[in-house]
Amino acid sequence: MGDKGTKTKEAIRREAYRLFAEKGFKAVTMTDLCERTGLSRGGLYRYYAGTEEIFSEILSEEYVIADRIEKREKAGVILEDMLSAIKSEIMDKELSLSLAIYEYANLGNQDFFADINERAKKRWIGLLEYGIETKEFRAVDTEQVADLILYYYQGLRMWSRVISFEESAAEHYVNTIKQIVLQQ
Amino acid sequence: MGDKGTKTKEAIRREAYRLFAEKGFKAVTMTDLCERTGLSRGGLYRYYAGTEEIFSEILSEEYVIADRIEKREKAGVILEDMLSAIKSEIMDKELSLSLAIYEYANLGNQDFFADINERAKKRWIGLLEYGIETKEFRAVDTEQVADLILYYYQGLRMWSRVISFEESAAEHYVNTIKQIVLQQ
DNA sequence: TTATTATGAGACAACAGTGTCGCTTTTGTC
DNA sequence: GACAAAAGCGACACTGTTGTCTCATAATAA
Repeated sequence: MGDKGTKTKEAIRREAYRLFAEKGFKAVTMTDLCERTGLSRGGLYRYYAGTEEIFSEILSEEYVIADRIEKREKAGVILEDMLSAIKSEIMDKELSLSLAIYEYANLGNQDFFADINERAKKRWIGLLEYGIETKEFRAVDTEQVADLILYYYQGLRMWSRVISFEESAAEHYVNTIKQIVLQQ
Repeated sequence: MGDKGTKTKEAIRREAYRLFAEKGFKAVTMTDLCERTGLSRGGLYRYYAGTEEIFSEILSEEYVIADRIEKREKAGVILEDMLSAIKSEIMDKELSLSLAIYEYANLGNQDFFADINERAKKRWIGLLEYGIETKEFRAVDTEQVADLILYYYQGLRMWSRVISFEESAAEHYVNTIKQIVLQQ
């Protein structure tokens, strides 16, 4: 594939991302994508064999996970960073793939997400343990708190498509976690 | 519609419920329903004009909400009841419409769910205020805790389709809320 | 029993979406 | 400029789904 081809492929993924974010997985058709990209069927199919292929490629771009916790920093600082990143994710509802992801998972791709989830959980547990060790955090049940952080986030993410959030929902999320974790 | 018709209609809804729970909203076709119910197209269309109609009827059956809090009981008792009900809901993943609901909402029916959510939130806030008043609960930020209870639940519900939960996830949910709300 | 209404079957046309194929145009290289 | 490879077009056949319509059968009331 030449230079032009690579750019076209990127453009396809970009448009596809927006479509999936907007409509979910099942509702997006190759024909939709043709319209959005301005390509013909023949042109589009030259790059991707179908929506599943595109979506799975978008996912692997999306989930390049940094598993390792940088232990040179203080746990409290890392927590702040992660929470503020999460907060802005919650607020920009434009680009959330959440609905598409659940549909896609329900089509028989559970394992991928079970894995993602598992790793995210481990990462949080690691951070919590580290913070407890350095006495920055309270001696909470790390698994329990990790569950809270992850699933509460997922719920928020889903509902942000249904309800137009006030900023407060994201605030509440961050506050709840801080209040549970941090020493007062 | 005669007696037989009423029964058939119920049977259709029952099968449809299972299909929606299993496959989400978009993935269910009238043809699927024909197979499941054993009815022909003509027979099925005599009762329902399409999947949207069936789904919206199922929803209105599902969400008959009891908004009122029974103030004669202690808040702590009500909380226990509600949490244990939620816990069993989380565990029986068979019958969860969650995925279908998000798809359906995304098709332009946000308002219905925004309303449901609003009322559920009010109900929780009411309960929390009552408990705080009677000194059974700590003086938490009621809106913040209501958000936690609702969205954390939604997240769990969604992921229960992706991950086969150990009971612990539901336990963590209940424990987190109790620890935040109840006086130690 | 007979007439009437409710229930159900299955054929049908229309449509939306798919994936492919042969052809044209564009791009880049010698 | 000539040529090959890459990129793109749009028609096509096919499949799955929809909603309707006519006819058959079952239930029920006179």
